[in-house]
Amino acid sequence: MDRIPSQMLKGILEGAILMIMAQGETYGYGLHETLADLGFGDIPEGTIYPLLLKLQKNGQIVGVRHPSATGPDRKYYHLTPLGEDAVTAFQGQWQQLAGAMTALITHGGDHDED
Amino acid sequence: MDRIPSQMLKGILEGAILMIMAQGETYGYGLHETLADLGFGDIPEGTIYPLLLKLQKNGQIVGVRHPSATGPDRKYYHLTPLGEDAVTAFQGQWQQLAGAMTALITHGGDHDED
DNA sequence: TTCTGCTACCTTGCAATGCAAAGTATAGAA
DNA sequence: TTCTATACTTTGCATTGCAAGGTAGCAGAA
Repeated sequence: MDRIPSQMLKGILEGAILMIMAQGETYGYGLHETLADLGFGDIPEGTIYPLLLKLQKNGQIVGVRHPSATGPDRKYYHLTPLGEDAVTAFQGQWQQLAGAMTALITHGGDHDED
Repeated sequence: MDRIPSQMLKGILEGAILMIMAQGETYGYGLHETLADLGFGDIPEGTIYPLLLKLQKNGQIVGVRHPSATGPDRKYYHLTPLGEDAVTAFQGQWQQLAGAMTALITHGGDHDED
């Protein structure tokens, strides 16, 4: 599967990760797989971890280390109320963007000429 | 209408503008209005003009000045074959992104854990 | 004429963010 | 041991939206 261009993911990945967390606690390395399953492509760790640190610093998520049965400890993150607000805001913004794009795509064929 | 966050527009505006041009020749100042009509919000000129110069430099669009009946000259741009290829590529990328987001939104709470 | 406002284009420099690259560490298999 | 997969972290760069400021043409009002 082709990767979505990085410039196109800017500002969207952050919201996508918050939405994934809204559906259940997760950890950095696991996000990599979840994002790929959803169709976002192979998002590198150099993208995911700094983003998680930023979200935590912003008070939108909280992380706790837990041991894993199969390897090193995992740092599980879950949303704070602030993070839940961010999810709501992001969903609205996404819908506005998707709506504008739909208008642009749909409109193809029936534009007026002067 | 709220503005879509600038980070969320990165890489999308460029494609959107190419798509608008695929539907008919246009000029910088007019794009401002077209984008607003489509729902992209109030995209400032400091965004639009540098982007047009970049697209022209990349050989994806070509611009020609024409006098306007109501004010200063306008610089009308139209797609080159390279620009048409870019539109096709962008549409595929957008559909992948939109598909991934739809999967994320639809899928509410049913991803697997290990 | 001069002033005001709309149209129309251009440039500089900054802020945000995805990511390549490199490093560290744990656990199990070869 | 060595290798592989898992798991987290950091540094520095490239890209791009945009605020801010500038230039200029045209029309109507004063």
